[in-house]
Amino acid sequence: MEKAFKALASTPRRRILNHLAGGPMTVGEIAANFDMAMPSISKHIAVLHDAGLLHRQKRGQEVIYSIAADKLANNLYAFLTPFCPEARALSAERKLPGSDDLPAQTGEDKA
Amino acid sequence: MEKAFKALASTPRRRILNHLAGGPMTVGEIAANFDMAMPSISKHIAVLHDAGLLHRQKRGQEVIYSIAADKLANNLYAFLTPFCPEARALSAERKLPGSDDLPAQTGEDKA
DNA sequence: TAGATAATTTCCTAAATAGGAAAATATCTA
DNA sequence: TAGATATTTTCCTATTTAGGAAATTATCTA
Repeated sequence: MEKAFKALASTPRRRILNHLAGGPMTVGEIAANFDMAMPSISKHIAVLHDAGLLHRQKRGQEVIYSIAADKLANNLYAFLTPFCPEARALSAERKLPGSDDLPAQTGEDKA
Repeated sequence: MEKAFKALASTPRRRILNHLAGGPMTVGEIAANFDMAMPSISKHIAVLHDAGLLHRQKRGQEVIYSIAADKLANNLYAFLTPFCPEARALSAERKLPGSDDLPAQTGEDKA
């Protein structure tokens, strides 16, 4: 949770997440949307991944990232629950986009 | 939104919000829950207030803060919407605790 | 009016963060 | 194997942030 909120406290990182809402992308594809050097983007991505907000999948020499929407939503809903109870219901069962765009998580995060 | 996420990226500040979930409190009451000097707490509160996440009401020499749950929830739901569509519905009409605990917002934030 | 109390502001230092350039790692392909 | 390409890591500097002590402001009360 601490890591997730720290990760979200950056405009470029939130923009990366927004780009990934369109589906999984390589680091290069993500970086193409920014006016920032690739190493900087790579480090932002690392922060998001370290917070558990991104899935990583390696294909050849490229690395494909996709959003861990469930983790993202669960963190925010859990945090919101004390302030607006209707968030609690959502913390439970949810159907999210992004999680299904990859070939059914078979441990890509370690590759 | 930028300010809100920056404000939330701090454990002491999220703890302050959690304390305020119990209802409006003075700075001193909030500070009593922390092992941190009052000026530091005061500054954290200022960050939250500047982000629009807290309402301020002055009564005598005390300053009473309460949570702006609608602003908090709206920010997070708006951010979440691209990733989990069900958040969109919540961005609209909502009944939140905290907003009603004060004598019906008559401009206390400027006082 | 002279303290006492509540909160904020100012000033300072230590630590964290962002970003780039250059180097390092992997992997692909001729 | 020798490049070429994709990504990450290392190293550096500039900026931001956190927190405390002391000073300041505002308000209460004897």
